[in-house]
Amino acid sequence: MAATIRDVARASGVHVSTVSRTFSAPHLVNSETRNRVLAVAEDLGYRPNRAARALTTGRTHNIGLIVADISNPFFPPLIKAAQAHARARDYHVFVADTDEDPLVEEELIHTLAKQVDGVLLCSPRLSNRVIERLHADVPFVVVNRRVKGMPTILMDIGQGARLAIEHLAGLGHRRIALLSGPTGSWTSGEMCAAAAAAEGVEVVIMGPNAPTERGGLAAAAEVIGSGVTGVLAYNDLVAIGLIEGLYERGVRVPGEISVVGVDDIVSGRLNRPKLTTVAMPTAAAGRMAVDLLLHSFGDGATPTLATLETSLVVRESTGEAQK
Amino acid sequence: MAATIRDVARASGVHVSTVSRTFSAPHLVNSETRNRVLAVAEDLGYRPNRAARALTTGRTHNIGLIVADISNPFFPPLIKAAQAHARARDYHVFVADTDEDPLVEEELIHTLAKQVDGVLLCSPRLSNRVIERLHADVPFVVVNRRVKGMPTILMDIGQGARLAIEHLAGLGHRRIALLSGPTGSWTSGEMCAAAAAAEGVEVVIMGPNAPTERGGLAAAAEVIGSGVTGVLAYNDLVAIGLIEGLYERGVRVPGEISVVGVDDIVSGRLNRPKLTTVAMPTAAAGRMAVDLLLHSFGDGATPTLATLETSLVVRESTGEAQK
DNA sequence: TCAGGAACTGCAACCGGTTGCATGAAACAT
DNA sequence: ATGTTTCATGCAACCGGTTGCAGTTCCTGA
Repeated sequence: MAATIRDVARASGVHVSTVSRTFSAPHLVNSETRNRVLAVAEDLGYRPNRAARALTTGRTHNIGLIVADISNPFFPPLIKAAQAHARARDYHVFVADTDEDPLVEEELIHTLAKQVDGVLLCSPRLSNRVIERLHADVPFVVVNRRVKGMPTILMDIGQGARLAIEHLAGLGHRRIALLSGPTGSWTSGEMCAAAAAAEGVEVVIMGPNAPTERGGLAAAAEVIGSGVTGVLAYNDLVAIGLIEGLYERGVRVPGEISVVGVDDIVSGRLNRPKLTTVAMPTAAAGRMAVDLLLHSFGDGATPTLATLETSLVVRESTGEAQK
Repeated sequence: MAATIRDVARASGVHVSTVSRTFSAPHLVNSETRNRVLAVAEDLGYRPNRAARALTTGRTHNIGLIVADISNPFFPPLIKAAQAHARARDYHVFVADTDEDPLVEEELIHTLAKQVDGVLLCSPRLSNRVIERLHADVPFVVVNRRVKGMPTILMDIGQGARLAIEHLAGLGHRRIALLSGPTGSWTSGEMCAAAAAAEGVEVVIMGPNAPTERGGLAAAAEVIGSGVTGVLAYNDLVAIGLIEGLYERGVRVPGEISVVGVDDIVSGRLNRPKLTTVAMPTAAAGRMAVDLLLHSFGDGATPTLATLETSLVVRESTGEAQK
């Protein structure tokens, strides 16, 4: 049906190897011949078969992108950026969702390993031990998790958490809560570390919480009971859920309790009150992760670490602490 | 490096074809032999190479999923469901984003065509003519667009729009606005058709609007100027943006103007006022689209049309019309 | 004038599976 | 005992490219 390299060879009177080189090593073929071959190929609508190419070269020109939950609004901008960036470099992206389940994540890596040249692991829930073991099968770039000797993109959430805590402290809050995220989340760990190191404020850690608005909703009662006046939530969804839960119980934000989220998702910007939040450079992280992965194919694996800055976006969900 | 079919054959003392059949046609091989081969394969960590298999069978076991904008919260639940459903059937999914650009969409289909067994086209911006032409290259299932002779999943937005309009009419609104979506959007066309057919209410159509909250924000002035008391927006993002724009101009929702969205995205549920909206069965659509596509591989292309019902979710952004 | 390259191109093996056909052995019918 | 199936497996060509090697032609410089 579709034209193959042999059809093109026949129609342009050269050997298949010449056609092959026309596409994969143009400088090795005479420009006159090359143009003729290209014209014929164009005419026949020939496109190289990537599966066949993959077979001999061992390079599929595909990459895998594994996230915990596509529906979590934190990920789509990252996926979108990574996918566009990869495509511009002639790579296609398999996107897979683990449903926050480490076992699914591991199985996914296995089945994907043979089909891709490398995998972008975003906010993995797997332990470092397992990740290191799987690394033998396929190159990784890890996003939002520190794994020894592996190319890594980090969004500096520790710094973001410090910014958020200082912001609250500056508004006079003396006792604040940290709503931590899922066990196994590096992000959550970093936030807890930042909280523990905070000076001049008492930070009580609550959790783990599901990284969804339900998780935030469910935490409302405990937050009220704890007597804090400020909250740093694991992410914006949790923050929004929490605000909802507080409203239901008649507690006003930011009047009585101030809330800071993390991620700067669209919903937060549209929420009322508009969410004060730690903005994460997700699109940049997606692009950089692709770059790092493709780069790691080239030379002999230079593990690199890139840390991207986060920033605090002050909107309406935080205010002066109540006397 | 990785074990191949020949390694397994050698180690288990049979010919490669027997190993091949063990995996792709188990009933053709003696159960004793089969078990031995399976044991050896397990031992060597053998996994069939899909690229090689694709080369001979012509089936890649991959499908493409093309959406206009991954960041649009309407799509992630669909992507998530489709991806999970496909994986359970041993298919992997390439996700690609066209940035709402028909040209990118066309190019994407071309480059993907050779790499996948079929493509899920979600809310395409391409004209039917072009889609029909491209259909020669690769099987499609089209979601949210009616294309003659092609397997199609429709979410009945016409019915949803009628429900929304009746809801507004029931609340006493006599003059309402329809904020239409991008040119080329089938959904938008259906909504306009439903609006034109509405009885007992006057519907003025405004647009096209960008399918984002910016689009809604930008439409606020015109909505106020038009003297309508109710609005049906192209989607929830537009609705939320519009509400924001109305607030900025001192117009209250639902006090002075009622607003209905479409999609039932999370942000709408979390918005204040909570959005009244037409809920779309996105996850079901994703699963069904995968089923239809895989089914179409089997027999001789039975174009099927599935229409999924939509429903109106009444929340807080709609109320009695002002006298 | 001739050795030594450089520039092109053809040849053929190979990547890792699949599959139609042939072979041989065992099971069955007559 | 002989002919016919059925079952299990081996053989080898093939899918559509890539690539090391070798051969040819032509150019260069001594």
